Amino acid sequence: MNKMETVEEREAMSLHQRILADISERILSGEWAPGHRVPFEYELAQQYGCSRMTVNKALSQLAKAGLIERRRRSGSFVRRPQSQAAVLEIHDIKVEVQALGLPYSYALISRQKRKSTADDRVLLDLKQSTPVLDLTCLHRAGARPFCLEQRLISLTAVPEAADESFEEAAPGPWLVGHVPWSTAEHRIRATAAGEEVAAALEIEAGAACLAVERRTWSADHPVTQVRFTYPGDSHMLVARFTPSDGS
Amino acid sequence: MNKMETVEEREAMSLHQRILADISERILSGEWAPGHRVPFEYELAQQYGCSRMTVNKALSQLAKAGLIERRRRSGSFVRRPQSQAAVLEIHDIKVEVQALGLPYSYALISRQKRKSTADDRVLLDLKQSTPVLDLTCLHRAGARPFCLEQRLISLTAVPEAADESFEEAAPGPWLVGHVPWSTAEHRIRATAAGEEVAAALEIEAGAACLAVERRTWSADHPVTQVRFTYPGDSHMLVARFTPSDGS
DNA sequence: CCGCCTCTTATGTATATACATATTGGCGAA
DNA sequence: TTCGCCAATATGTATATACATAAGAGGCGG
Repeated sequence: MNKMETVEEREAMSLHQRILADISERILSGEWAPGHRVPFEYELAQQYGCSRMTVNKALSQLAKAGLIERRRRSGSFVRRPQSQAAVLEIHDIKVEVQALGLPYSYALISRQKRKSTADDRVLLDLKQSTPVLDLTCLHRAGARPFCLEQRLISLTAVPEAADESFEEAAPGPWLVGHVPWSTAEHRIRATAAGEEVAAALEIEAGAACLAVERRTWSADHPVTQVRFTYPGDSHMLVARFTPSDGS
Repeated sequence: MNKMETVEEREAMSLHQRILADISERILSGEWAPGHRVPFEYELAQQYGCSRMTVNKALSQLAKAGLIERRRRSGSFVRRPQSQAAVLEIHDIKVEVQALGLPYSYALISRQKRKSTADDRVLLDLKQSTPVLDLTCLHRAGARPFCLEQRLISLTAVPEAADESFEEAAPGPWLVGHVPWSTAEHRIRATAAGEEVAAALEIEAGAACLAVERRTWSADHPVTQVRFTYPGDSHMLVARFTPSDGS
């Protein structure tokens, strides 16, 4: 959406960035079609009046971003647009609500400590039966329910969670501060609100809801599984992606 | 999910990769908490017995991946886990259906060429009234409707599209092959099926559906806007993210 | 005590150089 | 003709070096 317009801007950029921008632009504009061979490193070095190392770093970065493919002995080639990927940011709900200019409030609906059931083990990716904490919470924007949170926390991975009441603080931010996470998996789908969910969200049973489920692992151990249910059209996930942003 | 287990694997890695893996691991394991100062470049260089350049490249990469923050004169610091971002891959529908082991079929429901209306201009991010192509298509998995595609294509950006009937080939793959794209924006939400959508998808009006909208630009010019509607629970978007994969 | 200047320090960027490594194309022997 | 080996080539990785730049630390004068 933003391009280098003025000569000044281009001159202000480092050579590295300039090479990167030039080449991405040619690829994205279609001037260099998929399959086209990008000039060799030494050619570009000559062209830009810089060393091969500088060009190498820029091209390596483009390769990492997926715009080009590098083949030893043959050169670098423009790749065809890959499987469309988008960076989806999932924010803290409090921040999300406040960004809408609405007052945020949080309430704990239920809290239960128990040995994991068979269902729990599937959701949390557990192998044995271990203690878990089962929480249900409601996030409000102003007076209206904004999102229902149904969460399981593995007490094996996070024993400190057993001592937290979660009556004041939402488990999400608390966990982020207490457990480093290494992998997260998201599932996003539409569901019809069940009786309980509908009651909590103050909508009609059967209404369309957006469900976002997240599972988190830390160093190969399952930490938590959570399902956020947003009522109907009220919520939307937005993702924006520019391949050259790989920079 | 996968870690370097054996000494052999570590030895096989380049120094660059090894430094990267070592530091990410310490951060992700929590050994270096948010706010912790990573050793200075020259210290790490000494520690690994390599030059500062090599360390510099590794640290720069970690900074780009968002794991650390670099401050001149002060050093590099571990950042707190950021807004959780996930790489969401949106595949070709044909591939998606076939991955489920179901026969895929495609049908064009309507095709209309017209001057863009006010609505079209909002959807497509157009400034003036220009010709657009309005398509509605149905993707089937076996006998059942899988996904309804409602698409606008800017004929200013893609004049060749006017000559395509889109009766055999779906517009998505065709566009990918004909237009390089530079930016895409996705919106994902749950909606209740309207009359027309319900009829096309052979579901009841008001049923919960997952709607994925995508807008695509090429070099600042809007190319296409598309809305995919998936019936109810039948579909799910999955995203997986490991921060150290920023490498 | 505050504001300004300078010095120090750690990172940012770029260079020339060297050697490793994968791949292609050609040459020669079976 | 085909297989196998070698040499040429483009990229991959690392080094030592140099200078730029931003920002904190400390000193100095008003």
